[in-house]
Amino acid sequence: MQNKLILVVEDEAPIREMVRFALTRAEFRVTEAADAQEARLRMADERPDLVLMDWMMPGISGVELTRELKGSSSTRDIPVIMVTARAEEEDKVRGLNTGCDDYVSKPFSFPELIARIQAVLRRSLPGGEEERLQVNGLEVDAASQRVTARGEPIKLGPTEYRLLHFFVSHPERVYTREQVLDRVWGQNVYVEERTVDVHIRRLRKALEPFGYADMIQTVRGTGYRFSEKY
Amino acid sequence: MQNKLILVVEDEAPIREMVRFALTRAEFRVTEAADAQEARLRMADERPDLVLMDWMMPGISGVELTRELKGSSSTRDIPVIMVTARAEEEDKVRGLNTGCDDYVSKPFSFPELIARIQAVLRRSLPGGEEERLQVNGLEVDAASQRVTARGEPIKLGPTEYRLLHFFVSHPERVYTREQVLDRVWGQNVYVEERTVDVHIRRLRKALEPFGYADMIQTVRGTGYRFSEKY
DNA sequence: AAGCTTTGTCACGGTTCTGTAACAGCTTGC
DNA sequence: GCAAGCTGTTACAGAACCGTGACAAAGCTT
Repeated sequence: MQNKLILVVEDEAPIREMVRFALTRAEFRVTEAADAQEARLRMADERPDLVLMDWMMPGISGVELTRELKGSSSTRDIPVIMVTARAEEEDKVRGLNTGCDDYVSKPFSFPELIARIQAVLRRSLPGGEEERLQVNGLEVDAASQRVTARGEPIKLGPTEYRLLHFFVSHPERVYTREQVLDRVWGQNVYVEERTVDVHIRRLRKALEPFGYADMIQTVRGTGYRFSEKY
Repeated sequence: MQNKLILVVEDEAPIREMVRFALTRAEFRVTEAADAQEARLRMADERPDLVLMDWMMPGISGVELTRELKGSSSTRDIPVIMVTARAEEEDKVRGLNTGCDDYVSKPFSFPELIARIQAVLRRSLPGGEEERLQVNGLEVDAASQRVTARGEPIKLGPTEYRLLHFFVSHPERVYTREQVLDRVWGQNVYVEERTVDVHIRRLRKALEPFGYADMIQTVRGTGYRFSEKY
């Protein structure tokens, strides 16, 4: 396998240099961006496997840029590690609803940085390949992000699509609202648990005309389950 | 849901104490091991939900032990967080292939430790042990939280489900009402002992149409027992 | 800029669940 | 056979839980 490409978003050149040096020595390929604008270009152009994002940047901050990346379906799956100024600030940043995958506090040691990158890459590996899931005539095509019922297209909002995609790929298993939020909304996103209910409702409503609403089952006291046996 | 059990593997007693204190205050249950040998015992005996592993230990190191745990199918799914000291960080990189799920560097802040533990627990839950108990055609599937009798689904309330799950996983043994309350309701819950009777009744009623009611047996003067021989 | 879509939150109401009390029925020991 | 002690069973009120519609803010399209 080819070595992973890491995009380093950091406004201070000396730090970029050091990070590049450390990452290169750990056998990563590195690309750099000094601001949000350049970062967007590199994202679209080179599609890195991971983004190392400094959260303190002039102009658009790393927090905002991360939220932007996690909001776009084309870049949502690329993991982001946020680099924060101090350990104490980490808690603050955590509350900012970025959807980033991990944090590293400055000053960090390079071994720790490398270790975290490896860990994040390892757990985000399984996803990524385009797939085509089909259950009982209900088809979810990841490539085109489309859902069809026996050929007929079903119109879904982005969140409902991801929710359905998650459920279809994890059938016959109960998930709590918290777990659903983690897997569908992202790991560091904080929304009310009951929001899941509302999106479940919207998804059911969209599936209902085709008779698939019952596949999303409520497990009272726990959460929800997707089942093909209905 | 019952509080998570965390195994702290650490050879220095004072540090163990501090960590225990912090974890307990964060409402985790804690068990400890001073070396690899003891850790193996605790793993087998108590099946913790997460292991906090010190990297520097006399004898078998944390890295080796982690590799051992991740190599065994019975313990593979239990997440491991590695604790390293600053001075040892060079070695951290080499420890990457152990497969541990996250890292924390000493000296660490307790809020950070707690945050990382919670993050790891959250994302490792869905892949937890998938349990499928089966007795005489009565099947209890923990993953989907479903009970079936020779394929036919049985509708149970949350408490009845937990009660049945408990009994099915501990057959041929009498439990007093107090013990049942402890294991099924939780340790710090006070309800009348007779409440158990009522739920036993409800469970029996739900199982009765399928002929499984008699598996839950009354042991007069003591409590109840689940038996497959009926 | 207006209009439509999406999203998160809230509040209300209906349904299900739960613990307790009360009474009936059964067992046991005398 | 009888009383005392246990357990089965039912009813019920309060609590917990979930579905649902409405709404405002934000985003996107035209």
